[in-house]
Amino acid sequence: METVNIKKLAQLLNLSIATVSKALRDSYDISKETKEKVVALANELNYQPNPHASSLRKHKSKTIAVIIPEIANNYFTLAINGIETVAQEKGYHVLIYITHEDFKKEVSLAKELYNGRVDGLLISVSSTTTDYAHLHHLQQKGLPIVFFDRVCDEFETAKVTTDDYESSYLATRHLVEQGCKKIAHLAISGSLSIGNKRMKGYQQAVADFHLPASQSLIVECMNDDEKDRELIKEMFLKEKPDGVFAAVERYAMASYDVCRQLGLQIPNDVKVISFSNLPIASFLNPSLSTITQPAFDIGKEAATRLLNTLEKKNAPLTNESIIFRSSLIQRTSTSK
Amino acid sequence: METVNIKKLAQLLNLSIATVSKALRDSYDISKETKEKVVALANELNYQPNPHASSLRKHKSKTIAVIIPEIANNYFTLAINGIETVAQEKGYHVLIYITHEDFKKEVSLAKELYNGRVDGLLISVSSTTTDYAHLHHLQQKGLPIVFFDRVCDEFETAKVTTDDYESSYLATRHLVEQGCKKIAHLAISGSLSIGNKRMKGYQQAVADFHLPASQSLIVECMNDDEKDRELIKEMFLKEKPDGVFAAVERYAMASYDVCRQLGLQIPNDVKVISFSNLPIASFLNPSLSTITQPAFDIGKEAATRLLNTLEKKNAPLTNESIIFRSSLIQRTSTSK
DNA sequence: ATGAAAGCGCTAACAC
DNA sequence: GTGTTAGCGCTTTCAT
Repeated sequence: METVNIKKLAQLLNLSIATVSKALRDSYDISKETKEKVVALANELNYQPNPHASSLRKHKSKTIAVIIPEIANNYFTLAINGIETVAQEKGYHVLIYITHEDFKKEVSLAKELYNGRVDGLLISVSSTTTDYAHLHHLQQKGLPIVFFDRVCDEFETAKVTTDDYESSYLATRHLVEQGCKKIAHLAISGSLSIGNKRMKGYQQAVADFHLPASQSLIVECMNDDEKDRELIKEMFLKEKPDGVFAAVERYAMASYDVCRQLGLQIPNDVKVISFSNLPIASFLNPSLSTITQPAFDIGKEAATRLLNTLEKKNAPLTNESIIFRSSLIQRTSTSK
Repeated sequence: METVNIKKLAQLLNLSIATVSKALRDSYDISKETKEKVVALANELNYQPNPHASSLRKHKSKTIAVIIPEIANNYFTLAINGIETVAQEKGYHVLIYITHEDFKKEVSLAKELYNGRVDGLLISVSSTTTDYAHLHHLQQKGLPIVFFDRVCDEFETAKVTTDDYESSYLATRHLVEQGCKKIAHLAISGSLSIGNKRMKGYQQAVADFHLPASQSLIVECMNDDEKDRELIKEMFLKEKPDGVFAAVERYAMASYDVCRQLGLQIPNDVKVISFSNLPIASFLNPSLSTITQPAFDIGKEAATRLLNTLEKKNAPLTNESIIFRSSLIQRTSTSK
């Protein structure tokens, strides 16, 4: 693996290392001809600067980390797509880390970033995360962090989300409008920002429309398909709701499964609406009414915010919430 | 951002930099007590070694790159999951690059890896890639490459795939068994290994079962949903097939859409089977018969192969194909 | 058992 | 306009 580095270029061109370095970075005090010679040879030999050397020297890695709870999930997949698009455009590299909703993993992954491996972090926290010391520590060390989707308000930084409260309210109201009298909520961890907001939106609508507000209409789902189906089934049997609002796609699919098991017809016996970014929601049986988030744009926005502050030092991340609107798309699962 | 490095540890402990370094790496010629003191302080101060410094010094980055054509795709999503699992287990970091099926992007991304940024590469090539010079160049430079899914046979290395030919043959035969007399194939780029094999499997079955083998029963889809639907629609109108074998999930969904437009009933008017890793294929309307690949395991295997050779130098990647079996899952879309 | 010193490849003062 | 030099933080001979 004969490696071509600046030194070799300098030797071949009878120039100093410094001159070559400057020529490659298009510095003002190098003559045009020299620059051309250098660039020509660099191209010819397929020279690529060693990123570790320059990262070490400049304390910048042109790399960002993305920490997400899971990846087999349309939302995160789209968000990554947005993030990667921006990163590629601006010449950044992206490291992916998956916590699998495991707090301990999140902590140990964060530790790996204490040392300049990356210039910034995009994170959507795990559902089991309640203590944010690991992230505070990173921020204190000067690492810019942008939260997306599952944010944490106690951080002074940018947070990119959707209008979870409003959308949940609307989703619940939609079920009411379609004739539901008893609406259940399949909730995601209440310690999560989105879990909390989606719950609140649901509860407010329940209150406003004078629906039964029994605690047992609320199923706090876990991260285990089997168990979740069990819990949902129990709730169905006990409460016999005529409407279900699922906080995430997975729970909606679990409901479909449970309904099938119990011989319940959607939407006749029970109507279902869910947060979901499934591209083929319309091909489901029945097609699923969804609250769809602009996940790609969210990823793009979060990445753009982060990279902008990385590029110009004098634009530190301020404490702001960027809120995208989701859209409620009515399909058969909530038909009258 | 007061950074804690080896030098600082050494100062605080009244030891030399070298001793601290060795102590941290648990070297044999450091006394137990010294080691303990060093480790204790390192933990206390949350010391993390600077990865750029050690990468530069050791010519190893403990990082691998994953290049994939797209990410909004259940197959790749699962594969990444597998890759990430193995990487995390072995203390490797994973950089994600998406080519969006663009050859030029693939080339320029590959160039970024010429310089030691990563220790190895996992790749599934873009559908527009026909020239592999960029990858050969990397391999010549000594970078281990493992292919998965969309492989390239001309490389002397490990390739992890599924039994595409056999599965395609079986899928087509399945349609025949379900009564189809005229089967269309929605093909993915023939320059792709998988495109080629899936086509061959289809063609062999068509021949074996004496089905019409018109070229116009084969739709070579592009990478544009709109166009693909147009092409598929034309084919449907012209050929009126009673069976469709889709090489990838996206084309199956396009068929669902076209059938809906044309008022064709699946499976009565036309039966559909497809390669697909959609976790909720059974909730589609109608539920979709699929050839499902063990994508997670494929990712795991590819990563394991790569990391094994990275860990022990004397195990270079040999020219072998690791072939996983896919499973044909019959559902309503191919019912009699 | 510990330390001194060289150097990985690059950048950025600072000279000339 | 070009070259010299001193590190970035770490690993690794080689001395002691």
